[in-house]
Amino acid sequence: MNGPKASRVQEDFLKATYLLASEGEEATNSEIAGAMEVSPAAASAMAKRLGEQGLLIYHRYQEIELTERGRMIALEMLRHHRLLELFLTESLNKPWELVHQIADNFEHDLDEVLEDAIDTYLEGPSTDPHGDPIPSKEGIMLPASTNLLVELPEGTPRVVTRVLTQDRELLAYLGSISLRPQTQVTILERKPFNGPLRLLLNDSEDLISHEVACLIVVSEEDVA
Amino acid sequence: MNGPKASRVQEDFLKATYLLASEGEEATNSEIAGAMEVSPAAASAMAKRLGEQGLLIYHRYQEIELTERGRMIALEMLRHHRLLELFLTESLNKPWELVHQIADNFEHDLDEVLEDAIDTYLEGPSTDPHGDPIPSKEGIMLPASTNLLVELPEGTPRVVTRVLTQDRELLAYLGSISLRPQTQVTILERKPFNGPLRLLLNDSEDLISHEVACLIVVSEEDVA
DNA sequence: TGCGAAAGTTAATCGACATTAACTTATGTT
DNA sequence: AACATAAGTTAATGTCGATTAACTTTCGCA
Repeated sequence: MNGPKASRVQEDFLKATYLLASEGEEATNSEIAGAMEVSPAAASAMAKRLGEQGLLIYHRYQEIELTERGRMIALEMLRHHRLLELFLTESLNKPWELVHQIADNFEHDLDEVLEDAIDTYLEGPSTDPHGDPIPSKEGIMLPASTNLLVELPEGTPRVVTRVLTQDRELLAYLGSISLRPQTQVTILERKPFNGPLRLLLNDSEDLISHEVACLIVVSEEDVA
Repeated sequence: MNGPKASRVQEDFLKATYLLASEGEEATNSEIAGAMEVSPAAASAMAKRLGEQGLLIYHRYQEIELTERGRMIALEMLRHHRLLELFLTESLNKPWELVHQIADNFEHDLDEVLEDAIDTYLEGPSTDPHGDPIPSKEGIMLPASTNLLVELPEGTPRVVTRVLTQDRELLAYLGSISLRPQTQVTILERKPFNGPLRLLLNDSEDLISHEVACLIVVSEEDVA
């Protein structure tokens, strides 16, 4: 029943497909090819192969959907990835803008014993450094809030819970102004026409663009 | 000058070649093929390619010798490997018989920033959990002693410095009787005809075979 | 010194993953 | 409803790393 074992590239494909679907995007061929930085032709070929292995449902010209088995592999990679990210920031003090790339390299080779050891070391964490939820070993991922900072009324204190980017430069900057999970945030002032926002971050003030505010998820209540 | 960047398989080949040479074995085609668990034909082909890339000196039917560049890559892999092994035992309490395999997977992807972070975390270690020396970043590896336990006279207290095997079962057993680096050892009695040895290990007694005693390196002096 | 076994190489082939180029299907106007 | 364009697929091809089978070289030894 279970094929041999997915290759790295296959695991990447399944993960990319899962992420696109879970972000509300359509898991189309070109989206997946874009996410994997390969040609559409390569993605087509891979979809065909994975379809034959029963890891996804593939009909020419149609959207791709993961099977149960395919989704479990995707979630396992995501779990590895996010556990590694957190381990790297927590245990080795790596800045959060670097851990994504590193975790991408290691996620495929993380055997179960080491995975468990890291999980234990981190005391069964539920989110990674960016606030993204870590799937359980059973493949259950808690739904993440989508309460965006950009929609928060002025003067309402909240806590940052998630940052929706993996852009290195941007993450480095956001880290430098403490715009990251756990930080308390209040909008002091919002300029019109999608103008910048003046924020209170813990105890210091800063300005961010509307665009950046669209990437920040905050808690529903005052305290997370 | 420096080619693109060696692939995993190429890095493995260079590492295997280096290790064979440093163990006094000849770095012949079949030895390398054996170490990499591929056919001799595959090793031949790889030797040819690596020769063209200037990573080793290759003449048909002759022993293989690494160039400066090839040796640096091998040493980098070895450094990665041993740092990872130590990190896994020290930071994540993984038993020493498991870390070799895990490190083999990760050594190729360990980027320099993470390598440095681990090195710093471990305070610039000089040996891995098996007592094997860790090459410096500059590619310098201290020569390891070859003072075998099997040749130690009775009643002479020494310290275990190195264990020359990567066999999982054996390492697990040796660990269980504390026959590992740092442990104090004295031969209480040696049976003739390559018979077993009765040992004092720290404060407990145990018996080991002649064969096993050939794998244990001890310090030159009483205290390491 | 010459022969047979061991070691090494070459050739043919395969599978996985990538590419570009050319073709096909789907889609959204008007 | 027709057609231009976007999206997707197929075909031809290349590279890397592996295999088996057949051939060649080396080397130990009688």
